[in-house]
Amino acid sequence: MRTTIQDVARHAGVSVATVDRVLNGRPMVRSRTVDKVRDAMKALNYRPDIFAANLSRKRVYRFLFLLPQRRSSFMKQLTADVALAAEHFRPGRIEIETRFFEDFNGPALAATLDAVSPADHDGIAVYSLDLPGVQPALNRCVERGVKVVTLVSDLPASARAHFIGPDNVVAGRLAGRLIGRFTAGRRGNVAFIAGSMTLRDHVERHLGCEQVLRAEFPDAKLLPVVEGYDDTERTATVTRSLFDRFDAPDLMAIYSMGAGNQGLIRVMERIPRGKPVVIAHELTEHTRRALVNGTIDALLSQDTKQEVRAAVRVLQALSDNEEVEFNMERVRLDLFFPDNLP
Amino acid sequence: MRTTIQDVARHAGVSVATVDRVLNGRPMVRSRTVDKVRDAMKALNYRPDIFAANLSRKRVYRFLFLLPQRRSSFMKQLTADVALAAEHFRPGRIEIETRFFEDFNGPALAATLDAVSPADHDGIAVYSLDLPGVQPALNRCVERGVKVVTLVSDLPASARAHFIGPDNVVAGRLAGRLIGRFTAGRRGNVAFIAGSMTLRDHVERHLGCEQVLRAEFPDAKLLPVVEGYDDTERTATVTRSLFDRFDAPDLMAIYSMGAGNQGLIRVMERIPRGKPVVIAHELTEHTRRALVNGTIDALLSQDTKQEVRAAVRVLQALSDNEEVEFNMERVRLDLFFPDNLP
DNA sequence: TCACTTTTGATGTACGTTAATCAGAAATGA
DNA sequence: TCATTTCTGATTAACGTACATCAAAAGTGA
Repeated sequence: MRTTIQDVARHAGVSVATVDRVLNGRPMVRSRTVDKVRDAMKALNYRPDIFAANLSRKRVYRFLFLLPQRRSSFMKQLTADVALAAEHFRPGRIEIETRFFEDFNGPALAATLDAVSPADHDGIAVYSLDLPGVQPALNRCVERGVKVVTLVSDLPASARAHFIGPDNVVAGRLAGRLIGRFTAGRRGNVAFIAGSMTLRDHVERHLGCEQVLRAEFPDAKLLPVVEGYDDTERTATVTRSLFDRFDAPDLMAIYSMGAGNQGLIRVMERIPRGKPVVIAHELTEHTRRALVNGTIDALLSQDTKQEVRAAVRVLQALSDNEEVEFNMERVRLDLFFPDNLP
Repeated sequence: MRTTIQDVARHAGVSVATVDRVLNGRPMVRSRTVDKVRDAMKALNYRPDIFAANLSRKRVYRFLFLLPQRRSSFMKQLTADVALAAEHFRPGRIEIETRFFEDFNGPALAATLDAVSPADHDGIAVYSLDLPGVQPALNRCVERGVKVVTLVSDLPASARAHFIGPDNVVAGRLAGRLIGRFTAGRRGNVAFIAGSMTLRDHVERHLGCEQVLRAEFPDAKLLPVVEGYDDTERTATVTRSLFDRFDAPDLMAIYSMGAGNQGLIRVMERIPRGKPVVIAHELTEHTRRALVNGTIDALLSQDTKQEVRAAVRVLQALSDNEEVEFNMERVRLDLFFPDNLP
């Protein structure tokens, strides 16, 4: 038999109503009485029964995921994983809705954020763009009482409660280390392809990679970042122009920090030989194939399933004003070689 | 308002008891009635409320973790994580106990297994040794009706329901790939240090590493495995004897497949220069320091916290004869460089 | 002392499911 | 046909907490 509120009440010499008041921090209890109850709870090692509590509370959590309308494999995967998580959490009385906004469009995202009402949603997880107008709209959300976490791409200066995503500076540093070791300290150019420098995650990856290469592999010459807008065609175009400007042996490494890798891979597969070291992000059907056939040398990847679940759990904890086990919810960064693909 | 069994009962024209019987697969219901109820559930999109169900069931899960008395940092970490998980799962009515057995002693483990009674425990998670007598004892456990999963080290031919741990062949392959790339296809010796070849996980790592090196880096000469019994002193001894037999530049890589890395590190730090590439397992305070200062080049690590939780969730699902989302419960293998330490 | 506020107690209902018990219907055998 | 057994369905009391209500007690100030 587990100890219940009844037992605590008896032990403390008060009524269950009072124990309930103390337990849920309701007012109208003398501090002496509070102490008595607290002591009794400790003495009996009382733990509230979450099943009974949840049943009685009949609370429903309504969360909203805001994602860009982007057609990259990664975005498709993320969308699918949100749907999966919705299924997974439904029995726990968590309702998850997804809404899309026009990509790379600050006002569109701001308008979407402004349309979120605490009457309909307890919290939102937003893939945020670092564009004018977004941050104020996000802060207004928080002021209205909606819990906000940023997902995948952060807006650190905003009022969002937390960022759910990998540490992208670390990811970049890791890429830098791999480029350095795989090129064995040779002299040559390193190219950077981002989706867009309005995406905080890509900016941070670039920063981390530069850090390591500058400090530990001084013979690597770092080229300016080019943008492919996470789009296959545009990424193919910028990749082609890289190979137009540099001979293959001179271009010793490429760090692809965003999506659109299908374009990169397509161009790379036509390079006859002297292929540069390529580090890219996110495991998708295309990058997987490229990793196996040697076009890509290593893949950094976030586990989007885990990421989405972490976002939900954090939003739930925020909605209850509870503490979160952030260590458990930290999003991990997987490093894939051909040998450890899942 | 969510739909309840009351609604289903009304819709199907039966009583709640009948709905409950159908829901829980109890006998004594005419198949025509079963269909009626199933149809009603589908029509109303009924989902049982897990909180109400658990409250009513008042089921308690009692699980037992069987771990070897071994003093490696990894084992300490694992033990601590089991204690943490016990805390974490307690509100969910899951009671977790830990019991230790004398290490590298088959009869001792077999005796410990034989002492497990289904009256006291619903399931066990056991770090298993591949020694005579262990497998039959484990199978007897299963026959007695105790759910069994193997943890960290498997016994695949036994009757255990599942193995909770990383894919160690994959881990070994990854190590092989890193050794190959970091030594850039040079000619030289590769040494292997295992804890013991009675540990399935170490054997499998060795297998995977050999696979890759033999197939893709033919200039690597593979030395026979030496055993350090996951012990600091004995590992130090075998490491020293490696350096006695081979000159530093000739010994181009070491793959440490077990624990006892403190001994390896201590010896390595005295090597003046020409340090071989070192790949080791498990992130502990010692291996972390060695990775940062360059003694170790890469670290393969399993997330023991996740692993223990996965074991508990799988045991719970087994106890309920439920299906498990094994994809979610697969233990991941982290690859650490100095740049991405948590 | 009285009127008033603050604190506490007693009590009951609700939450949705489980499972025991009981009543009635159907099937069976003589 | 009746008595008996076997099925099937209905009713209802838990499970432990949340929360509302009302009454009573304690404390406060004048």
